[in-house]
Amino acid sequence: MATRTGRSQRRTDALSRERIVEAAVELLDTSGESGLTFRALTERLATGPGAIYWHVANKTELLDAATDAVVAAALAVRPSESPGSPQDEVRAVALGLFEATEEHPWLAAQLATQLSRNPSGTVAPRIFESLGRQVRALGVPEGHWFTATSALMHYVLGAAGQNAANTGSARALGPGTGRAEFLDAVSTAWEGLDPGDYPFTRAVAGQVRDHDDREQFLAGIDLVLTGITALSPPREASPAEKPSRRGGAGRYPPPDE
Amino acid sequence: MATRTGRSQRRTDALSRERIVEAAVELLDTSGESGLTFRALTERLATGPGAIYWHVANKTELLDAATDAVVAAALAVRPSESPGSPQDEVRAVALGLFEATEEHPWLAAQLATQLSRNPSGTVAPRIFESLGRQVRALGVPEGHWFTATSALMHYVLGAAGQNAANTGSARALGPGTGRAEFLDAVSTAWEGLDPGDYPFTRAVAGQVRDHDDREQFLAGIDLVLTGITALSPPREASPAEKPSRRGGAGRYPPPDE
DNA sequence: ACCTGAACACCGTTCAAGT
DNA sequence: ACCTGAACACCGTTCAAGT
Repeated sequence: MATRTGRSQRRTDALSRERIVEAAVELLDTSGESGLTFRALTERLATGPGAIYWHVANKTELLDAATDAVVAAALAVRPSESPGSPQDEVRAVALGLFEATEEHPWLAAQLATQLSRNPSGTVAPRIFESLGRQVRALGVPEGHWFTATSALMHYVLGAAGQNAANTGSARALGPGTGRAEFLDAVSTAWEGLDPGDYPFTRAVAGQVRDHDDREQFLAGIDLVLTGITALSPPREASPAEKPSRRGGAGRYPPPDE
Repeated sequence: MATRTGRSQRRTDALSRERIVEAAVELLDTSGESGLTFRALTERLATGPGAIYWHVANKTELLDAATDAVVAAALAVRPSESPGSPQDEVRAVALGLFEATEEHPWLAAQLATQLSRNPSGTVAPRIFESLGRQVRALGVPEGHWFTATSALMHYVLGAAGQNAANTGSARALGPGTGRAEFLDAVSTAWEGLDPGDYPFTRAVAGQVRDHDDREQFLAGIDLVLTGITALSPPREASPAEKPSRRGGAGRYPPPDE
């Protein structure tokens, strides 16, 4: 029972912060956040804890580095290939993050904790920049850049979090058991809610069962994009119909600083 | 040094799950997630760990209960007073959650983790139901209920998470130090980013400094609401301008199950 | 039924000592 | 400069024993 488990052979190449972060991501992917311990890490890297602490200050920094690495990889997929419309670019960036949370179910919760720990870190600007460039390209007036980009980022983070939740739970149901079974379970659970307290949720339970996560996510993106486009001055479209929305007077002030 | 610390006098009333959850929330509020330990809990409640385990299965369940209690309280603020428009109701619900994450900075990250652990739990349906009823009231066609409500919920969760991040960090800067100092720090940090890598973020750094979180949050809500309203069949508004968006053919399929 | 509190396994972190 | 590994403080959880 004391034989080598996993790949704990003998280490040939030297230790490095990079290799440690890489191993941390692998551990997180395979056994979740509780699976990332210094014991498991030392075993996998065939060292002692002191060696790891030489390259990394503590576990928090290690988690942050793992999160940052995964986010950076997700945003770097397309160097500068596709020329598509700004809308398509937004969808591509968003989908990249969405798929990253699918591959790494621990990512979403970790993003939330990391942002609350260190919001001036590198991961928030990374996402913000990728989305913001497209907002600018959409022709949104500068006074609304921050609002529009924030809204996009918030939607993406929220939706990615929810998706990670579903992916993780679907896996927890057992290997091989697919998303279909999981969605079926949620749908059934929602159908079983109290009719007095949850009429709407019950009414919608059926749509849960056979929706496609990705389609759903992109539909939400389009919804936000529609709202963002409405921030732009009307080009040649219908100038009417706008004042029907409630008191838009002081809500979106023009940039005047 | 062995004198009673805090309120560890003698317990008069009996222990209960409710009292334990309440104490847990207080500990989380005052000292963050790492402050919630069974030792601190037993001291505050003047018992032993075994007593707590009689009422609560484990720490995970305790965290879930604390999260659920706080979310339920946030959504229950207005029993049925305000008659306002659906839009105003959405803003009220969203603001309730937003303020809850301000009061309880641990909430957002905890929500993410809990949803990923147990998405068929009670907290997701609670939020979903509150928002969904207003979506229905907005006249959104039934086939889009799930998409629209999900988008709202994702935005709210993402934005609340970001806000909790900011609130928490602002507090960490020191008691008394306000949001202004914190925003100034973030703004300065963004202005110091690499001009080649982060042109957009740098350009927007100024808007970070003097934005109002709540205004920003509500502006995002309105943006999503605009997108949602566009899902409704045009009442008497301009029927043109819609086919300009890309392949909307199969994107929002009508309900046909 | 409800509570006590010692005990256990495990975890993050440190540090004197090695090369 | 980089690594080893024993040791420490702390944490979640258990459980025989009490009332």
